[in-house]
Amino acid sequence: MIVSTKGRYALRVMVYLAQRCTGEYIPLKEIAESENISQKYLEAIMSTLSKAGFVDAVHGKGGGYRLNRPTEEYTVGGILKLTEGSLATVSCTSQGPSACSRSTCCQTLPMWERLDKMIDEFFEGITLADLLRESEQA
Amino acid sequence: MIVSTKGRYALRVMVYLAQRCTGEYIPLKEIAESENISQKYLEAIMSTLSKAGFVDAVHGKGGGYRLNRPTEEYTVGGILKLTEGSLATVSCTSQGPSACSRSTCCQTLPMWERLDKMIDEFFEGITLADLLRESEQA
DNA sequence: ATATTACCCACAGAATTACTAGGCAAACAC
DNA sequence: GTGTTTGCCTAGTAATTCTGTGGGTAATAT
Repeated sequence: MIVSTKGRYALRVMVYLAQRCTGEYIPLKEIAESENISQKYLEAIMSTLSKAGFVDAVHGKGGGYRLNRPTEEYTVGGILKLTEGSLATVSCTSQGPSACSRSTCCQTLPMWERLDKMIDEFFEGITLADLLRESEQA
Repeated sequence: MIVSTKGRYALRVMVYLAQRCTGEYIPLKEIAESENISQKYLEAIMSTLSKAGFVDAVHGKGGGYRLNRPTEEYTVGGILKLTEGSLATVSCTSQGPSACSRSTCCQTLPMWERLDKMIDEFFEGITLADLLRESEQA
């Protein structure tokens, strides 16, 4: 498992916000109910997205969250790296380049690095706009 | 993290066995000490590899483990899928195709499936022989 | 018989995941 | 102002997974 609920929920919320992007703010309660996600759990995720400037947040009645850029400018990689912390496939590569003592002679390290790079490019190559398009086709 | 120590240790052990593939059996104790892996922990991993027929095992003095096929016939994917159980990147895809109730309308599911496929092909495309070659170059 | 090996079962501490509880702070309606 | 609606913050917690450990049994060679 490389992506936990945190990252998947974040992605679903961003898609949700993208779909009803009328300029209005959408309260967390509505998102949580529509997407069937624990309200309290979602709070922490939204807080992360908000602090990183991925969404605008407004308090009080009529408040909530909304996107602040066009959907093409959000990459799946950006959202996942923010909420998951890292997308490293093995602990060897997650703590900087040469955290492991075997790194200089490890026969498998180059493979993990190639994998990490491939996954990173995969996620960076997909935007929210792409995800929306995908659902229209169906 | 998609690959835990279990899978990484298994891979390192297989590389180790491949490198001193003289036909002789190599005892677990030697592997564990050389690779600096807990002997007891490695037992369980070797047992998995042995039961799946990836290695031959022989009891008693002069016994131990050895590969039973040419190194080109072992894929990294095979070794990892055996020891890790699954390489699914999200829980959505790990429990069969449509375990998630949202699967029919999920906008992100196709992406996860593409990712899983990409990773599977990556690992299936690398053999033990490839890993050995990689270390010779360095 | 003894030493050397693999094999098997159960347990355990640490870390991570997925939430939950409860209160505080800001914005708006009146 | 008061009250309601919203987001924000800190802490705790049950369940699960990870990374082992301990203790014994079975097979093989000398």
